[in-house]
Amino acid sequence: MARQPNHPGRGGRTTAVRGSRTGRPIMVLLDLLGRRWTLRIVWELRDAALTSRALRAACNEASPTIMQTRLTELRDAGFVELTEAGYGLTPQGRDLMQLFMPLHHFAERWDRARRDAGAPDRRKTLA
Amino acid sequence: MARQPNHPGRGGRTTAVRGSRTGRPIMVLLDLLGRRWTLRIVWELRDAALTSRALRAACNEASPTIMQTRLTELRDAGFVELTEAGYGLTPQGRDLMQLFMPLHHFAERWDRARRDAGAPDRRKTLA
DNA sequence: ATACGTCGCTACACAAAGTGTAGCGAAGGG
DNA sequence: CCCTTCGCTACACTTTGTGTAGCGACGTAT
Repeated sequence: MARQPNHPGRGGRTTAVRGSRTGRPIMVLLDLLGRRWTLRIVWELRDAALTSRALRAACNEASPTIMQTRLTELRDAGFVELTEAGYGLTPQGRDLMQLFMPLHHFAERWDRARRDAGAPDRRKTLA
Repeated sequence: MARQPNHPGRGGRTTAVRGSRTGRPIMVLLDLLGRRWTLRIVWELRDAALTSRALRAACNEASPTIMQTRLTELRDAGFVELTEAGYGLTPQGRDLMQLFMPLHHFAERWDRARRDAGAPDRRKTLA
């Protein structure tokens, strides 16, 4: 692991905010986390560092292009770092992950509710 | 409020999973929440129902096309409903929101850390 | 009743984001 | 030296999101 990367020098702040242009931290965060694969990546790193390729495999073989983009964003955000062991969560990344842990149980409950509610026909009738 | 919608009958399950094809609830959820504007919409509805137009305004005037798409997905998922008062969170949506509340404080802390770390030059040197 | 204003929602041409395949240079191991 | 794996990039293609306009269905007031 830990080969030197070959991109010589960029380090430019690329992570503008896109969706929410207010700059309020919560909006920036919601925007960052609301990009494709971001939540998933953090999730997959929850209890071990992974090599870029292993991570990609864990994420249904998502495009290396987008994986790399997301990883760069997450690194810039300070949630992920590249170490000898591969990509892993920073302490701050682990803090974030803590917040998302309950989501697992929630997802199970949600799925059950969803299943026996069975396509509740969302169309508004209201009458 | 509460005009009858004009789409006569669809109600088809549109919300396939896209990113993660495993079908595991957590993956489905992460995928759903990882679509553009989804987290933001839930966030903006956190303490009051909003009309579609007000919600759109709250979300930086995002495209009505995508707002409608996301709202349909969120309705199908059982997190959002359309009531007399406009779009609001369902009980299940509020449950989800509960999990995201700490994110607010986290975002503030994160922003501070981020600010005085100041673009830590993510490029791997490791040596 | 007819002219507003707003509701939820749709159409459509354009731009941006993500996909998939191939492959790079750099390191390690035989 | 060859072979493998690493992190990462190029590029043509598809999908997703944007921006503007506008629909029909109400309410409300003129």
